[in-house]
Amino acid sequence: MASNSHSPRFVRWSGYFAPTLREEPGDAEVVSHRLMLKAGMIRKVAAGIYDLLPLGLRGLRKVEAIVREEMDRAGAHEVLLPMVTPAELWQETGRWDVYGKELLRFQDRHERWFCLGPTHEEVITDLVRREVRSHRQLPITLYQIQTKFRDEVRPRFGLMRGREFMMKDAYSFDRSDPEAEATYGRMREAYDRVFARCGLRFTSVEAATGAIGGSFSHEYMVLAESGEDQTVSCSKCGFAANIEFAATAPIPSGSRSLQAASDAHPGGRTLQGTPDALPGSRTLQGASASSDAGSLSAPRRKIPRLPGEPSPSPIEPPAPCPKCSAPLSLTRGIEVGHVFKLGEKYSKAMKATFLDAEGKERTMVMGCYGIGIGRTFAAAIEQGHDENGPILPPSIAPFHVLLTTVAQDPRALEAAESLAKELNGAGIEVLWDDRDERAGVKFKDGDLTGIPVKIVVGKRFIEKGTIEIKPRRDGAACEVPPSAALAAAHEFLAR
RNA sequence: CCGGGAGUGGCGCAGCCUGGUAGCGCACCUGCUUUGGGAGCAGGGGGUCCCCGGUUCGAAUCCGGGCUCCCGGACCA
Repeated sequence: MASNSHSPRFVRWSGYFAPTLREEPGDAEVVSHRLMLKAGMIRKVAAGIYDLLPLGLRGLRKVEAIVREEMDRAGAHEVLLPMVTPAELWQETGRWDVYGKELLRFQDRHERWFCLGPTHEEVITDLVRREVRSHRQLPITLYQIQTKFRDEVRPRFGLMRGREFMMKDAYSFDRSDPEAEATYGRMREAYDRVFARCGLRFTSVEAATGAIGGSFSHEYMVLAESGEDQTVSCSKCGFAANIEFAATAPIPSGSRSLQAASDAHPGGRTLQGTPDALPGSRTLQGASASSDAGSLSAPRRKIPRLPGEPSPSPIEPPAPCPKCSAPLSLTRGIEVGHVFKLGEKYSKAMKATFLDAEGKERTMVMGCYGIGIGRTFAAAIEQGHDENGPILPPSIAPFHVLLTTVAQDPRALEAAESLAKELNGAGIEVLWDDRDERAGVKFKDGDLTGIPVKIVVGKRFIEKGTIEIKPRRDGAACEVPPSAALAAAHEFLAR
């Protein structure tokens, strides 16, 4: 499990800042939004703009840490680019005029135009073109984890679709097309690892790229009923695609186009095709579809049909899989990640070139790769919750163990504290609810944290010297002496 | 941006139609009782009723304009 060395690993609830709500928040429909408000993880500041409170921030930091580790493992290097970016860079690629109102623009005191960065192709390309001259400095992949701003017409669903949001965006620069595709493949493997480590059931699907010709992309979807996107998937061969893409993909000739579309993209192999390297017991369903890091907070893309093509009808399960003819199933998903092969779109416009071994000037081949950090955390709640609150995977829960003392008896408190310290020494992060509250209040609040393992020190400890330990997910408690708690906690966390 | 809904103590809401002392639950403070799934009783504090203007003896309530927020949709290279 990933943990941040800079966040406290043992926190007492008394004195902590986790203002839970007793009543249902009035203006939240979606589960993750409602529960995050109720748990005191977030508070709204304006439409699509939120405060992240300690519990919520810890969750996001966990996701962030996993993303960072996997990016580093894939050979990418972390940078931090400015959030405020000058108009000139955007004018170079024409996006200053094209982007529209989503790009929040403003002037500084000298009346120079700037915007809040919604994505950073221009900024990163500017950096790289100035510093990279030789083929010997390539390939290189840079990434950052940063707050982005997109002035969405209608933000909604809390962290799932905000205007300000935390995003990891990576950009690769390669010397050739094949090299760029290899990088793309490595990024896809990193993405598979990230979402698997986050404990999510997900799928990746192919997408057509619309206006950006010659390129391709994949989007990563967390499977959840509340998802805005629909995908079709085949449980037999692992094929998967965004339903809109599946229904509208161009048909080269006879065969219904899914297969052709899928095969046409080198990055499009399914996870079953890359059985290596993925830890954990995730349920993956395949590979599928969409656009650059820029579209992360903008799911649902309509892919234009070719002229003269018959009007497509959506693929309704149980349609046969275009690859293996097994029945397709329909799932809903939340787009949490996007990888996109950009080609030369930005490098050409901004003259990001290098000299190859023959001394010839060539244009860099780019890719970009986004992950919505907050959205991933919210998606985990969409996927894991019950009527009492979130049920989070250990890897991204704000703490690993919630220790609740129900009796304010000095012996119980003492036992709890030494237990907390023992767990802590073993690398387990503990939130100890030491508040002088009624048991009911503590249990209700405790469930709202989403922490996967619960330990109760109370009446039975006073009577029999035992404590209760149980997983948040299914309430089956076991009663053990405190000396057995560490082993039990490890066991539950490993499930 | 189109359509629908809503702004009233910190939170959730009623009151508005039919103008006349601003209410309820939760939270908060005090006391007593209680103590394993959001306790009970008693007492208490807390309000520019979103804003501006109009009608009226009198506006939370009626009228006009504006702002903000939520939901559905469109949009989201």
